[in-house]
Amino acid sequence: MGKTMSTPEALIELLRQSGRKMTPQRRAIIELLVHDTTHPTAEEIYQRAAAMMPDMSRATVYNTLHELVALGGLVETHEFSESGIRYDTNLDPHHHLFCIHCHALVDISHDFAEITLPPREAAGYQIIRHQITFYGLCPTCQERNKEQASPSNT
Amino acid sequence: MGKTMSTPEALIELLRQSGRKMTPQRRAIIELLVHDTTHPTAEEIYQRAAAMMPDMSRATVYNTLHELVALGGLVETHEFSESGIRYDTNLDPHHHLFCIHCHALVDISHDFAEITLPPREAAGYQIIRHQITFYGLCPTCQERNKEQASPSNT
DNA sequence: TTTTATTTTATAATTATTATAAATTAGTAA
DNA sequence: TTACTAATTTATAATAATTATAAAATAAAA
Repeated sequence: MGKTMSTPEALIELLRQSGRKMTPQRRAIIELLVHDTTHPTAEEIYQRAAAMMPDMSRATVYNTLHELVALGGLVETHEFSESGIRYDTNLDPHHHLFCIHCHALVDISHDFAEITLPPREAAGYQIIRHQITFYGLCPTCQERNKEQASPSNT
Repeated sequence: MGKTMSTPEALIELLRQSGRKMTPQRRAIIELLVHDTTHPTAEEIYQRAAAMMPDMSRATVYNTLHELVALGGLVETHEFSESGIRYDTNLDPHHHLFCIHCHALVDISHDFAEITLPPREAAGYQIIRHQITFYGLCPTCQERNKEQASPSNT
């Protein structure tokens, strides 16, 4: 029920325990990841990291992200409406709110009533978890829609 | 509540009404889309179309899919766990069941109890719809998991 | 039919991601 | 501290998915 955000320490510990070395690059990527709630893409993480460490390379960003995801549990990926693969360090079971216009993505930690898939619908699948995505317009995009009133635009 | 699958006729009509021409290529892509419940990717649609019309080009498949999606309502896209962009002609509001191992995707038309996002969680968003995704293992992948018992595999 | 704008095709360009191999470095132990 | 070694990083090339371009083909209307 409480917020269980990944801390930099937890992620660093995860890497250590799997016998990996700690590097300034990995530390920077982890810091960025944990403090960014916008669910950035790999490219966005690379841009922000490169701004601070000029010779950071894309390969390092991709490698580190893959390792963190593969090590399990602490970082996961999401992908909505062709907005690219996005990284998330929110460990709480949580849901999403996605702006169909600007692709902003917000975490929803609200605890909804239990949802169970009736066995006859489950097609023999073993269900592990579920996730609700709300689609809508963020405040900014609602404004923009009002301004260009005519609904018959391309 | 009833099943509202897109028919080829509805999609053809949609193109006609927007002033587009009907071509054998478009007709073939539409037929494939409507009769395929596996939520194929653009590449899969291209492969199947090319098997019947040898000089079908990828550009035509991409163009046609984009048009159908842009014309609204009748075709939509989904994307889960880096399995690529997948096309869907199921018009019913519906949910999904996704195999985390083989990426099979099944539609769930079950009507769940109403889910509403409390305003204080909605961050000013205007909610348009929501979609539940169940993650699990399909029957085939459950079997495969049992066989290779040891859980410490790469 | 003829006409014309749309569509298709083939191809090139772009973008995102992955692979490779040489240079660098973290962690360990002398 | 210094030296050692395997892991990591970097730069670059390769691959895959998608988009752009422009010439050739064609559907729909006259």
